[in-house]
Amino acid sequence: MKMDDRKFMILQAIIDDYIMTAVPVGSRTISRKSGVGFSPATIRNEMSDLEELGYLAQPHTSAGRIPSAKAYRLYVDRLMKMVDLSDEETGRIKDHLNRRTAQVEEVIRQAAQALSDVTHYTAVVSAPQMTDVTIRRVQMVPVTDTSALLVIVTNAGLVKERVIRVPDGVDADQLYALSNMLTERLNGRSLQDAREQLADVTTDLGEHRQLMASVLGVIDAQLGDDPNVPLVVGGRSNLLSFPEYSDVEKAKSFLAVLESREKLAPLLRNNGVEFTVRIGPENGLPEFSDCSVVTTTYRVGNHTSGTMGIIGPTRMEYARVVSVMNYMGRAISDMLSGDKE
Amino acid sequence: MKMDDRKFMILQAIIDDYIMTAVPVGSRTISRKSGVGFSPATIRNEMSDLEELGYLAQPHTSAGRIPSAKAYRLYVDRLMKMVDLSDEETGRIKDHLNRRTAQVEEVIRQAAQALSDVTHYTAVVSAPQMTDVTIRRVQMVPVTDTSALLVIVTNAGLVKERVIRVPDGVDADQLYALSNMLTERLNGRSLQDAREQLADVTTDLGEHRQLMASVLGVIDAQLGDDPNVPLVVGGRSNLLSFPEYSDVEKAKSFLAVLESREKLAPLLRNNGVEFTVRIGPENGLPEFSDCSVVTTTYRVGNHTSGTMGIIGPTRMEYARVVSVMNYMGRAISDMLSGDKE
DNA sequence: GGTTAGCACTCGTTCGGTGAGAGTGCTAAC
DNA sequence: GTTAGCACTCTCACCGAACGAGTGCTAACC
Repeated sequence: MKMDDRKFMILQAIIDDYIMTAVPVGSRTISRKSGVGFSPATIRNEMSDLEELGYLAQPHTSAGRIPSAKAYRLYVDRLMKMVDLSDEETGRIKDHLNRRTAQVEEVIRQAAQALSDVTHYTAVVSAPQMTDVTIRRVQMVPVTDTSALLVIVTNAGLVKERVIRVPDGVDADQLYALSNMLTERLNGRSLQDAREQLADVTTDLGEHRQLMASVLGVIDAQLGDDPNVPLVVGGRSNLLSFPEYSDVEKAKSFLAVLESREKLAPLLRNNGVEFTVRIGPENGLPEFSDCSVVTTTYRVGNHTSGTMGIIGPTRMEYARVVSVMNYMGRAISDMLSGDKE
Repeated sequence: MKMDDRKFMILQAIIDDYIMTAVPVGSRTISRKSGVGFSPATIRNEMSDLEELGYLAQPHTSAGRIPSAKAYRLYVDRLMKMVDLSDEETGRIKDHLNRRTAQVEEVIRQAAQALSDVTHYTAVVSAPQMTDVTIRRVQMVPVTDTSALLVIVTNAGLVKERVIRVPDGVDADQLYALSNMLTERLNGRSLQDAREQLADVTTDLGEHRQLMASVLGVIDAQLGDDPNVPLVVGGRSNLLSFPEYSDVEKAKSFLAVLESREKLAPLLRNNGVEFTVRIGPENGLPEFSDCSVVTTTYRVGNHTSGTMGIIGPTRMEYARVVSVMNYMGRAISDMLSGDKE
């Protein structure tokens, strides 16, 4: 048996209906739709075929049918049409973003808020990764006798600050001199380069070896696909409005995942691809076996830098979500890259 | 009618039982408890009195009784006994905190995690406020042509960084010179003092007025009981384990509050008092009318600086929570104040 | 007079049964 | 190939009965 146009059409109709209602859809419902010129009986035959092909499933004998993960896959790959965002939607997004802020963290937070607000799903946004950027300046600001704030400024205008330990007896002037030395040597270099360069420098500077090791540690943390990239989550409670989460147990395990950076991070991985859509079991976590995750990347300067994702039920409005993400990806890239070098 | 010792004792027994089970407690249950030498009938008479006094309520005629908010109030004020934490509990807390980190944000996050983990309730911790501290150093690090990172270091070892706009044409050397000038003038001053001092300076420096205004803005934001103090929440999903949240609607509105900084912040206000316990309606939010919130403060250096709170059902284990908070408040104060200055 | 056993009463919960409704699969006719 | 008709299945909502937990009252007891 093979898929033909009519089967595609019926499948699409079923998915569209199920996405909106979350109720198993029966042959009569489809037959009644405008544009479908067939009786329920005919539809039933086709549905039976579609079930055999693995696109539909029946919760129980006398219920309608629901799309399988395979059906959503097909839908996303072939049937889905991009939609235009309404003015109201783009307006809502802009409302969230329009506050002038130079703080990266704040932009990320606003993005998560906007995404969850517009889609009514849950949004996760990762802070920009420092990959593919070059260093522009390194500066240490003394904090206490034994600690300093290490600030690394990159060409993309990103800033990374971290408090590091400083050995006793290194005073402010020395830190400033060291900062200048570091800036001079590392300016224009990528993090990888900087890492190697710094390893060399370290052997030169016997007395400041310990300090340089701290700096190196911070750079390393950035390089190694930093497991601590801040993740901002928005709209945690949104999914609870959907009938699939009327079961508190499910809701709880869903929320528990959102609290765990370790579990959440892999969901956002997308290898720099423009869009990823992971449907149900595809995303690995058993807790998310009836969730789908749509991710996209954003750029800072010319390089892909961070990821954002929408988490919703498998029957999510993929078309709309993809459109929203597309819009948002560009908006954030613009905000973070805007008038910086 | 007046409260007597026996009534207190019975009330305490009822509350203790209800806290553990969440099930309306009947006369027989109390009578069976060791230490209570009365028959169910006697207990019933007393319970009837306690109901008349407003300490107990009956969900329906043939159910047991549940404590009212007034009863919990009495319990917290008079009946509750501090408990000692078990080794296992202090161990769990230490596990969360023992990683050496100099990053304030990270300490706060760990604290929230530890609190929620040990109590099984939801925890909120506010980042340290910069009140009552003096400035030790001010430094601007250039980021792009039009922005710089403003770093303010205080005597308590707290660091505040924020990206500010810089007028075109101010180069790195000038920023450094200005930083030194600012440090010199503001060193040792409180934020209030600094604010005034800076207002004076601004009029002197015509050409850098705009820049100084930005600096002033950052200080102002700290002074005005900053509405943007980061709040870290831990154990969001914990409360969903309790039967009072088996209703998804309730769970949802609860979680929605946790997502709103504006609603959450007032719950943490406690005017520097050592402990606050707000029971049910006392905390103002209708969404939290069957939650209780226990807060305490922590110090950085010698000054109260931040707040942490535990949110749980009204029938929370107040005694244990207060003990945990007490322990944690000191632990965090130590971590944040430790060997600085 | 406080305490308690006994008992009738109330009310929520559980469980089996029933009927309505939705939807299917099959068959036979178009 | 399409469709009307029909028997069949399964869920869900509803109903009433049995059950049990707990109360309030009364009368007896120490």
